[in-house]
Amino acid sequence: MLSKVKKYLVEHGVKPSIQRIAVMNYLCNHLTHPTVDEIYTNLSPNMPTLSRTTVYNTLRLLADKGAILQLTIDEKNVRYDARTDAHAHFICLGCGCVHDVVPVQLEKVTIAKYHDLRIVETQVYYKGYCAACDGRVGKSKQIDEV
Amino acid sequence: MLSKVKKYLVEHGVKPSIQRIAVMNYLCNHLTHPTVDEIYTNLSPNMPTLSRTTVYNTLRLLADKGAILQLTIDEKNVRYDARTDAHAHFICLGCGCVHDVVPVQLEKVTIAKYHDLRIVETQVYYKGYCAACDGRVGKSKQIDEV
DNA sequence: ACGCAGATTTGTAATAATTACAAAGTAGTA
DNA sequence: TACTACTTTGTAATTATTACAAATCTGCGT
Repeated sequence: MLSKVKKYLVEHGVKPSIQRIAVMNYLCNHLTHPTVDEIYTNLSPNMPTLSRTTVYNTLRLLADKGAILQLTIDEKNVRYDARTDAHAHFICLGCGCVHDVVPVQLEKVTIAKYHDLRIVETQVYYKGYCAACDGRVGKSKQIDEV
Repeated sequence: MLSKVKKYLVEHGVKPSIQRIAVMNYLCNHLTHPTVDEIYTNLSPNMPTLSRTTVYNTLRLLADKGAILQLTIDEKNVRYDARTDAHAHFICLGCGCVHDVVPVQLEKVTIAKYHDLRIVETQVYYKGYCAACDGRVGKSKQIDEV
């Protein structure tokens, strides 16, 4: 099954080294928008020689080649996503978890066209509280059922 | 004219100290989405005792109270915006400048409603190249006139 | 199989943004 | 004036990320 990942890398102009395959594979199997540290920490046991720097380098390369998305939704750490199709993200201000969400008519945003700006990428970020945290914090549920 | 700023702070539940007024005022007069460092560096000469920590504290407080927006569009630094009405942002991958843009039908995105998520804030970020950088990099202009 | 050239990985050291924290200062009030 | 609570300040610590050079690997021609 790694051959699929390998192929995916090649298709995006990335030479498929062991490390790159491992990182890409990890992202494919964990669509939880992991941070650099999460990725490194989880791969490390099975790849003792893996360097944190390599993970940084690889993620940057993959993002540059369009093989993955780089999310800056979290003020603390950059997060990465193997899903590259049009979708938005939600981050919980309570627990920090990040979820995929499909905003109503994302196309309407994506197609936006501007004067002198050449737009390469569009990100839609929602911030708030997930069900678990909303309950815990005790804040009243959103009322507007629109 | 600082009394306006003062009033604005009070309205947002922020006790208007000299430092807070200065930071808020700076943001109002510089809608260029400055970083913490920019703000500190520019206020410092006129307020020699101002501490960088105070700027950090103040910006966090103002953002928490909803008096300003915190932008995570720039992977490097958090940026701040005194404009709190619905609008999106563009960052140039060449020079790093950040512009306000009004995306087509932002309401369509903002109104989005989700299952178990209580959404508090919505951010739309565009990344690409501004006119100056696009020319300089020599990349071909976007073709799709839609 | 051998050795070379270029790319990749590694580890450490440096940089930069942000936070923790405790001391000093300030404002309002009894 | 004295007290209390809040704010500011400065330094030290923490954390994410980058720079960089040495080590390693890969593919290729011989």
